[in-house]
Amino acid sequence: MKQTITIYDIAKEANVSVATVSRVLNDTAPVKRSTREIIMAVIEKHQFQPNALARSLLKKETGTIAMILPDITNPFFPEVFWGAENVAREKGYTFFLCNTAGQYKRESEYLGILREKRVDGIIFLGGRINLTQCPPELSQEVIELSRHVPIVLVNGNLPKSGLHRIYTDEAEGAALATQHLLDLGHTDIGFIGGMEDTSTTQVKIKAVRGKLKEYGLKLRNEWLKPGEFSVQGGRELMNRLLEEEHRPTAVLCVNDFTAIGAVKATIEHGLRIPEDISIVGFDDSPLSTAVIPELTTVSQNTNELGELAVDTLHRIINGKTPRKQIVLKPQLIVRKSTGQTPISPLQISVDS
Amino acid sequence: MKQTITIYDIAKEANVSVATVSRVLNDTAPVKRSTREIIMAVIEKHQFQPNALARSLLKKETGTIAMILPDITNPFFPEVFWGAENVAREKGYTFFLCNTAGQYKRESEYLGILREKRVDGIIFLGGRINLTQCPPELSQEVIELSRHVPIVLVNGNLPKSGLHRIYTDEAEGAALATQHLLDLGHTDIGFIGGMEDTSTTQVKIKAVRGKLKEYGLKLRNEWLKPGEFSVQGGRELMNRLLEEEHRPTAVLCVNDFTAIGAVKATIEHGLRIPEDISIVGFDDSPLSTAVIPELTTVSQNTNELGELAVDTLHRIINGKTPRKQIVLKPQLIVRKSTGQTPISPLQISVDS
DNA sequence: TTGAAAGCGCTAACAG
DNA sequence: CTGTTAGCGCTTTCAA
Repeated sequence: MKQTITIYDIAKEANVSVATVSRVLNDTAPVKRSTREIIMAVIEKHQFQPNALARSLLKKETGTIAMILPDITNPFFPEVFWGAENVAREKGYTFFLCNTAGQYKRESEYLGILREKRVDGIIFLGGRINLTQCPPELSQEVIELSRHVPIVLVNGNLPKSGLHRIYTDEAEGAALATQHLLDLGHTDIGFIGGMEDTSTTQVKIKAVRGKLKEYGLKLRNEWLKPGEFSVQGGRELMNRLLEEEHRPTAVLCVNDFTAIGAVKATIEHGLRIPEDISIVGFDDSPLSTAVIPELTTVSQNTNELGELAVDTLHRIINGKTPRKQIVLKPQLIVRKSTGQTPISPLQISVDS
Repeated sequence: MKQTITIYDIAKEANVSVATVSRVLNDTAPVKRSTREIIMAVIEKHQFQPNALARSLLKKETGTIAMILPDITNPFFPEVFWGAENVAREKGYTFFLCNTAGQYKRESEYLGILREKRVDGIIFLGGRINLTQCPPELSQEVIELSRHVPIVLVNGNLPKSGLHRIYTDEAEGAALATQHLLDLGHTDIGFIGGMEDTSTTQVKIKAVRGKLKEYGLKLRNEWLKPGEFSVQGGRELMNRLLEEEHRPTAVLCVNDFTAIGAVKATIEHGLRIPEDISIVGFDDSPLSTAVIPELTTVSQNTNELGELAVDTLHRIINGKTPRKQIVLKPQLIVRKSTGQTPISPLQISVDS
């Protein structure tokens, strides 16, 4: 690698002091036009790029923020990242991306590294902030760090942490979806997918229960099958659901991945969607229009989650006091995977 | 934010010099056990984390690498990132992720920023390195930068740049896929998707042509429809293809996105897959098993691309001389979207 | 084993 | 308008 040149080299060649070079570099004080031009020429000639490390060391800001997330391979996260990156770039930040594969140990490692690297802020998604019961040490670690660097939690929480949060009202989303099925005449409704110790799963289940209760219905135990968030998971869960003696006429899924798995299982069972069974996803990821039938799902405004997270971070960094919590309203997106109630299999068996 | 504490504070409190603190921090020289313990205690007490900026400034290495890519939302890239990140972490690097939305200007901006931030290496995917004709200024910019920081190109090239490259043999992949269709008895084969000025598209088209030629066949112009890389693009292209007077019995797609679009269009036309039309994707992204029917596709070993890229970078950084080019062999993954030739629509119309 | 001191490359008073 | 100089927080000789 070529030896890198410094502000001193430029100063010497332009016959000025480093201060003056710094001034033209940052446009931080008036410089005589002629000397400025000389300096610019020298800079241009050598393709000089100031060393951001040196500057950051002094300024105590790095123009760098980080996103910690569990699985960049899950399409939900790239969408959030996309939104975040767009506004970050506008504001002059570059992004560290920290993929934790859902391991808390990796989260901790990254937390340490990011602190050392003096990032200006951290956006945290998934993992420990999504647990219904986050172990105190894990929680404490984040809270402690937040005393040194601004942190915002996206779609998650750390009880009593007082950290800034941006999240979708998932309860409302689940309620919306349930209402939709109810409106279509469904009364036999199931729920599948999602790890059980995860708040995103529990919140949805609770909301579904609540909505059903309004109608004097309940979520039967055999029709409640948490598990994972993956396509394969959804498929297996749905298979098990379809092998129950009585089947629901509609099922809500914890996310689009699971819903797609459910669609596959349903079709493999020779059933039609939505004629025999209605299926609802969650997230409105790009996948939801990639399958046949296109998924009825709940939109999370994923990009916006990212945008708002960066925006909030930016405000904190600049000493403002943005809202502690921003909650986004989800939206029901009705597509082709839901329809009117068929004659309930339950009824059939009752009748016969 | 709490005031951050430095190595001086530690030194003072432990009654030693900063040099000694540095020594225990880096285990870079023997330190008497007792003093080490005192120092460790003070460090622990204050949760002290050394400032990586200061260290990097001195050491001329940041433990940071960057990945520049066009669209993190396209599932191919997260897969590469996943592989890359895994080995990067092992080797102690953290990742900047630079999403360029396919804009060359953003690529240039990032190139500048990364140089300023003194990343230890850069992995470049898509965008300008994927053009059949990369404008010299764009190419030059990368080559110039590569004199200051190691760069490896993944699935792309910059003619005469002599840069390190890791890539899949896409020609072979396309040939494999074509052979597969030929073996199933197809002779009427089309190709859709991919921007025309893009090497990934041209390479595949050329390979398909070559393979067909071996069999005395040719790729008809009406059946060659480049365009975009998206689901929607694939759908429109396929629609147009299906409205041709004569239809192919099989179509190759530039990637899985396009293939999924093609599947949708086909089904919307009331045709069955693979009974009426066979469809082949490319990439073997997670999507390919999410659709019905599951896609026959060409696997690119996406994770491995990322792993090898980091590995290569790491070697360069450490003064070794890794291979200039590593080419990965693609693999045909036969699933449900391809089957025996139907009675060719062409034949029908000829017969009748 | 330990400390003193000289930077790494840049910015920001403070003088002039 | 411009130059001098003192750091930012750390590592690394060189001496002791």
